[in-house]
Amino acid sequence: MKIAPNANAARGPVTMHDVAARAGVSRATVSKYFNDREGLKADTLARIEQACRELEYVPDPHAVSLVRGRSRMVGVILPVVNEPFFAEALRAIEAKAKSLGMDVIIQCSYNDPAEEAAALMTMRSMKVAGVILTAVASTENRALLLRLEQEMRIVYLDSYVHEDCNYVMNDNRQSMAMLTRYLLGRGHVPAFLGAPPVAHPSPQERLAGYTDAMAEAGLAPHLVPASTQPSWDFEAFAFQHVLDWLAGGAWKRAGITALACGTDRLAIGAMSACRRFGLAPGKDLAIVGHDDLPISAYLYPPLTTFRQDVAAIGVAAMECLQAQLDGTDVTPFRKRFTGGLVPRESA
Amino acid sequence: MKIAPNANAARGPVTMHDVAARAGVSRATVSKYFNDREGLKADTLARIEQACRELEYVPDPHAVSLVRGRSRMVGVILPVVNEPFFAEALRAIEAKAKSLGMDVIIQCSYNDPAEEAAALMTMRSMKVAGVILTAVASTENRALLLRLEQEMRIVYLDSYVHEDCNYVMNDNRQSMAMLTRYLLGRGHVPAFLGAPPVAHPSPQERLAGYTDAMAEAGLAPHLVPASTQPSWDFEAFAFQHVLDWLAGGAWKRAGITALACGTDRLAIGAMSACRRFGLAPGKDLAIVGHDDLPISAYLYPPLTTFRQDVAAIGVAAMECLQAQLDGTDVTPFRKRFTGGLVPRESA
DNA sequence: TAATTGAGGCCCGTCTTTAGT
DNA sequence: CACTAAAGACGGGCCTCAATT
Repeated sequence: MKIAPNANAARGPVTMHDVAARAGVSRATVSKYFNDREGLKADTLARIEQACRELEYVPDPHAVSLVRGRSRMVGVILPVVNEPFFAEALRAIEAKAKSLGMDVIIQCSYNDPAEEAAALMTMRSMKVAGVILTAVASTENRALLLRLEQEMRIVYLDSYVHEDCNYVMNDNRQSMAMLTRYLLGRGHVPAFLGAPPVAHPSPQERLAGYTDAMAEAGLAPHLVPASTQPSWDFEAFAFQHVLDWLAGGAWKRAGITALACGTDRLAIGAMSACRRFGLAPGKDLAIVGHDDLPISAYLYPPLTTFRQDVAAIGVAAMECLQAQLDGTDVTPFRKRFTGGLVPRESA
Repeated sequence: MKIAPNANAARGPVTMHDVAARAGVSRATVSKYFNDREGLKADTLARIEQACRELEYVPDPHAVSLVRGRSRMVGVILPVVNEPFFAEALRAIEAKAKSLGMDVIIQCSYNDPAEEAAALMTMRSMKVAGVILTAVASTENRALLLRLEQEMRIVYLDSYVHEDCNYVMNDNRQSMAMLTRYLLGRGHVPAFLGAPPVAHPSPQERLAGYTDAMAEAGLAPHLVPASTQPSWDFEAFAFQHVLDWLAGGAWKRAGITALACGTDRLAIGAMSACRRFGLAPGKDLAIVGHDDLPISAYLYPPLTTFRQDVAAIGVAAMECLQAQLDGTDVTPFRKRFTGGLVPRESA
């Protein structure tokens, strides 16, 4: 066997060629070492292993992806990444991906269909092992998504586009109903403030949960009027609308004594608006949030909220991807998570 | 010119071969189209462009990376991603990368040298265009980093490992001194609570800034005693230590009337501890934070803090990478950013 | 001769087929 | 005829160099 010295040896990275030469075997054998070790003599195995260690050899992922037509990367497309929910989901996804030997490539859509489409096409060209996607609220990419689902695995996180897709999310209807019932049970008459339309369908589901619980109690829902302008500045959004709402006075006539907010960030803005209006949040007006941010327990007053298991949701998304990587398991993977109510002083 | 139909045409992705066939040119010409268009007839150009559009062709990034020995990916290694500062930095990096046609691959080190080393080796094998790294506090990987800096571009974000490396960060010493002087100027005698040792050197710099300002005023620094256990639960960390500190009483004897916290999250925990102890934060004890989180303006009391320009820091990191991608510009890129004090009611 | 385009090797692995023992 | 290992054809581009007009 004649293995010419690799021209790159001096300058470039170590290649399989180098390892083969050092171990005194062919590239094919080294390749076997990294894939199916069965049928390799212990002696050969050991020599290759040593050569790899000595040369600090790592297979070139691009070459592997090229020949395999699939990479070990997972594409994650989120509306934003600097939002507590998505940041935590990403953390969980990254951790799980690492444990599966996969790498995460992240893109933000900013809730823009065009950005989402571009990100999806990038992921496709990258031949990712799968995509974890929080779909934008618009239905503009529906057709594209249906097409892409044919050729690559897509898991929807905190969103979905049709009944048969894979999705992983909190049971928002149930959780918001639970919060609302909690308020009702304590003798309150709660109003509801939903998030700006930068997501789908979570906000709608939470609204439905609130409405459900109100209906159970024989009460008509009372919604804080709010703009439909997309915005990620939840605190400002809540502050402004709650202040206007309080000033309007309709809440008083309706006998409202509590405010259920679609997220903790909204609740924080709402509490601030209360104080500005001269009311003591948690006392003059009970307030609950949803999500249980790390800071929520330290607010004044500490925020009653619902803790959704974001990490579990992220991990499940990765597991869904993995489940259908090797095998041809195409069973739709749909998972609803639940969390728990965290009673604190704000309600 | 004879171009056989691509066997993959039916099943696999569209390749350059397909485009060439459709446009009636050779692969080489299509390749030129994507790289150096100079020297291509307008006619040829148009035919290729049309073929690309019709076939929805996108060059396979893995094939390109393989032959070029460099990918268009940027590796980002952060301690965590679900922390406001890093989440926002990542957002800015991702946005800037997108505008440069690059993709972001993210890894978390959890402040663990081993994880950091593994992430770096992954980035190296991926032949990333560059790495944006928030180095762990430990110096364990110093040698590895020095070695890797030889073969790939590394920009340190909110950290650095030696004087000659590229780094981008807030001028923490200056900003914390500014906050401290602000308190002093209002007649306060401030103590200081630093973050747990999960970063370097920001917390140390902030402490130094505090000490500087105190020295200017002829005062001895007064530090809230705190554990050196690494932790990302800043609120709990602050709550516990501030409560103990208040209970200890030394602060009273020292005439302390204010508390400067290394981050807003610490300030939130500190305010909570104050209330638990029976003091009104912002009234009985002035409190300032650092970072200006989106929620900080809506807290009670609204938090006086320092707004660091995280987005600018992230963008600068990407620009540093880009600056030395094509050219062989190896001028060290060191940038200190500054922000502004945001006075609110907590102090 | 200058301006364009084509041919074919190569990057670094994988995988099927063929050759040794 | 078992086992192992080597040979060599790809995969999808880029790039140098030669060919064509």
